Amino acid sequence: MYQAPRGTTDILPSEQRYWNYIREKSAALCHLYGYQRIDTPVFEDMHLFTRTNASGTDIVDKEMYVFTDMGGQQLALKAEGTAPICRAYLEHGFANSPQPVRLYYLGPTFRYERPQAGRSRQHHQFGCEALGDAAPLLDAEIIEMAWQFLLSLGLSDLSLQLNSIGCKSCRPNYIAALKLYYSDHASHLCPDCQVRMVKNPLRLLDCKRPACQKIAEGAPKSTDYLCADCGAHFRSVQQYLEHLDIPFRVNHHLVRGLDYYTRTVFEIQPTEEGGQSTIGAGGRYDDLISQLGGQPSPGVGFAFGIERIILNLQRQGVDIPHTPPPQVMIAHLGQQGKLAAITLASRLRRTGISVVTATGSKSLKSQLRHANTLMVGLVIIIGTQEIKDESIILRDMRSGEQERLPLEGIDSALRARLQSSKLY
RNA sequence: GUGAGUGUAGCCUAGUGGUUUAAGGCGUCAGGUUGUGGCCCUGGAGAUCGAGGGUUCAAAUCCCUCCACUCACCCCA
Repeated sequence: MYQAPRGTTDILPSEQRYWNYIREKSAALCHLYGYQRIDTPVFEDMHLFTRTNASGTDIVDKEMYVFTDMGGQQLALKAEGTAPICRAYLEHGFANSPQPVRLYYLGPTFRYERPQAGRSRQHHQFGCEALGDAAPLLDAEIIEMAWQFLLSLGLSDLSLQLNSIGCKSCRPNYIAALKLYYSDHASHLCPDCQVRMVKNPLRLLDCKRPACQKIAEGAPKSTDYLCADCGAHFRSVQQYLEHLDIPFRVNHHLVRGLDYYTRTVFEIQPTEEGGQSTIGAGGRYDDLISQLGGQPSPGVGFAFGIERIILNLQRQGVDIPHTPPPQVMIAHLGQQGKLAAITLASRLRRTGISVVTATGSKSLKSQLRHANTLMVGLVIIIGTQEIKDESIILRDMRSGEQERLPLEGIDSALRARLQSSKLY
């Protein structure tokens, strides 16, 4: 037997309501904020990812799905959403549109990782990006959007953490200070942190081990090393968020995994701690587009993991609308009845009523049983008697009442009934 | 990539070497008189006991390998 490849999963009909819910809420949110949808390919030139994330990030070093196509091109499945958006921004000359360009996306992302709850090899991200404008107002807008998105989904008990990691002119000073500090503590660091010292010093700050955390507590803070511009930017972002009543906490240990971030970084997670707890995160990336060979253009954005959102919706018991069943089922008896049923079904569908028909030559009993399990509200019954006098029987499955109605004009009768009883 | 746990029909579970030709519940399908659902009753279908190999007279049950899932680390959304 075949099974879905490791770390991938089928999204079954019974789970689709979560996905519809999130798609609808995200589209509504983006409409409110004036963000337009963009879809980029599931695979890209491999170098799009390797050039924009210096080595040191696992996503590029060991988690990418890389393959060579039959023309010899080195391609990679989309490992991350922002770089492709920036590529599209350059490729389609978005720099010539009014800035900022506000875009959003929702689609699959691929990383070769060891699967566990909230982490799979194919997962889905919803993200927003505001490109071409460095105003701190946009940082605040993006963060507000991220926050409002989760509220609109009905999630609660969330914490928003904020930090600034400076820009290419001030960050080197900070990293030097960090390295200096850590060099005094090197012997007390865990093996992972020993590696981080050389490869990715910022990550020293968010090591989970208690011993390392203790050391991190005394570490220099990035916000103390910001240049004048970065400092002013960070203060503005915080002021805007305060004005907007977005509850945030500055976390000096917050750094992001992707190397292209500058200045603002943020993360949202449930206050209830769990394994893979971060459900959304983002930040500013003012150097990314120039790294791709374009005119320097700033950007800021966020991404949410849809599977992680669903996990939290389920944990918090948020009420998600069920996908509605068909409005009407047509049960039929006899060969003539079957013909009449598919004819009527087709006619009703053309008027916008959703209809399923029974198949085969089943007993009326089993057809009604089926209607019951499908939770269909109305059943039309067509038998030999009904064909004879050109009528149908309409049964309301909630009340159990039924009546004989003329076949003529049945669609308007149905529509009236569907409206009055609010049956799906 | 590292460490630990789990794997019996679509789902949940019983069975931990010998009346097991693997049991029960949910679900599914069909019946309970002639054309009527939800409750109840009866019955049917559905499992090479995750896969492969080994030990044994005998394996779902013990051993090995692989696969998958779960948890933690790592990493990240």
